[in-house]
Amino acid sequence: MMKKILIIEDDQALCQTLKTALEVENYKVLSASDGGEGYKLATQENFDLILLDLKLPEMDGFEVCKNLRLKGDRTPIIFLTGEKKQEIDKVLGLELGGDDYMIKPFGTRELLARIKAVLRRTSPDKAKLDECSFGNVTISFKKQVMIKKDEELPLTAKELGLLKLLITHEGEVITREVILNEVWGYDKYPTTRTVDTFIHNLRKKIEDNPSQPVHLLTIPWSGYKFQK
Amino acid sequence: MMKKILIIEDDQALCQTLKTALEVENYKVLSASDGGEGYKLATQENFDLILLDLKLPEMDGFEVCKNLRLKGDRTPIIFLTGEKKQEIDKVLGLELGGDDYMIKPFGTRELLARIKAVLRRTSPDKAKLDECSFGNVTISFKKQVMIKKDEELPLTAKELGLLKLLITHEGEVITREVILNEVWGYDKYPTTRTVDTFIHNLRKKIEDNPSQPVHLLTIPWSGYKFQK
DNA sequence: CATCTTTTTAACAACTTTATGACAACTTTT
DNA sequence: AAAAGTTGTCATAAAGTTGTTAAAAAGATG
Repeated sequence: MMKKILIIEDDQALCQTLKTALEVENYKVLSASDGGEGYKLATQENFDLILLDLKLPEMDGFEVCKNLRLKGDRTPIIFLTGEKKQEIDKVLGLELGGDDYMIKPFGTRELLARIKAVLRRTSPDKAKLDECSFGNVTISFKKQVMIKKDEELPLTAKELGLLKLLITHEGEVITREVILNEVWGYDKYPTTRTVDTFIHNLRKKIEDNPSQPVHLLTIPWSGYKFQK
Repeated sequence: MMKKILIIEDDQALCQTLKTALEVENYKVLSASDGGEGYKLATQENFDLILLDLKLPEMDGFEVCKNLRLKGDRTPIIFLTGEKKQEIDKVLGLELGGDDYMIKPFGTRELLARIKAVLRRTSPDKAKLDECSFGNVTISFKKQVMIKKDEELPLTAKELGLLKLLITHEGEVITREVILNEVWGYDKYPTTRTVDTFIHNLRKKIEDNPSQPVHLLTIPWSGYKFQK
């Protein structure tokens, strides 16, 4: 499901740049240019994340965050700040409940990575997938094992990550490049063949007949796809 | 579709290395060894990405980027720099509109991965067409299958590409040359007859009566056209 | 620091898709 | 209606990708 992000930032140029970058990444983005307006929007709609500038007209970032938390709103917040340590110490020290912060100027890539990281650890929808059964196996993501004939067999972290990605996109073809980006991360660069090896190992574990897979399917020239 | 990359880099050895590495990966590469020449090229042709060195004769990387952005050019840029944080912070000022950066010396594989990441999030060919129905079939591009009588039948990558091209230009005649360029890429040179074979195979799959096609029509001496 | 596990790479076999060629059927032009 | 060129059809060849295995590299564990 598409994630909703609220940007509260008075620098119009920066705000627009961020908005565009995020929309390209398939987030739904709303924005506000002062604290009051931002606070109002934040209380009206449910966002998955708020990007919050510290220096704002009307109501500054601290205030906005504090007020939201007082209302019991636990939406994750990434603070944007132009200043150095002083301000950051406040963010962290005052226990404002921010989830991360970025010091201006910052790179799009880094911001996107942090957003992804924050969403990953706060977003409910992927956390929901604790278990999944198909064929004669059950994968327990929480326990990091697969269960076959009442026996628990371990799966490695990467195997689990790959499986989770494919399972959460059941029926869809996922390219090796997307797999590398999502499972290995934006800053790791193994070969696409590494993915093949993992698929092979997973098949040995979860398929009844690994050489004629039923669940982990190859789509030649494209990628892989999971089918229950 | 083959992506075009412009390298603006005065170190001839590095430039050549990059060019070779990128060409191996099937990018079309042009290069310039000073800022002025690079800027000129960037404005003359449409690139999918620019690799831009910061230190350049004639016009430095900042200038090139700034001038392009002032002209409204939003081509993604990855900066190449030998300098440290200070410089990078400047580069990454979002106002400057750089999409990423690499600190020299860097690994080819890492650069390739970042290039792919940038292209993936900026490339417009993310055509939104996920599904399409006509006659008694449904094509799912996401799943790479066609659905006929509730059965999923696989389509190959090229078949899907060809179908997508024709479907997105519904009712228009597309020549074999255009098809080859769009689906195969302008560095591949199969015969135009290859296209005919693909049409033939597609007809067998999607037409009720393949020898009297209703959707994939031949326009003699011109090309093919899709009709719902 | 040595050992064990996981991850990554490399090499070659097996496989699927893609490309080509030959001939028949068809369209348009003369 | 015949000629010239185009397209349909099918079998086969070529190209490129993926499966599989084993060993090397990297990372964790004690």
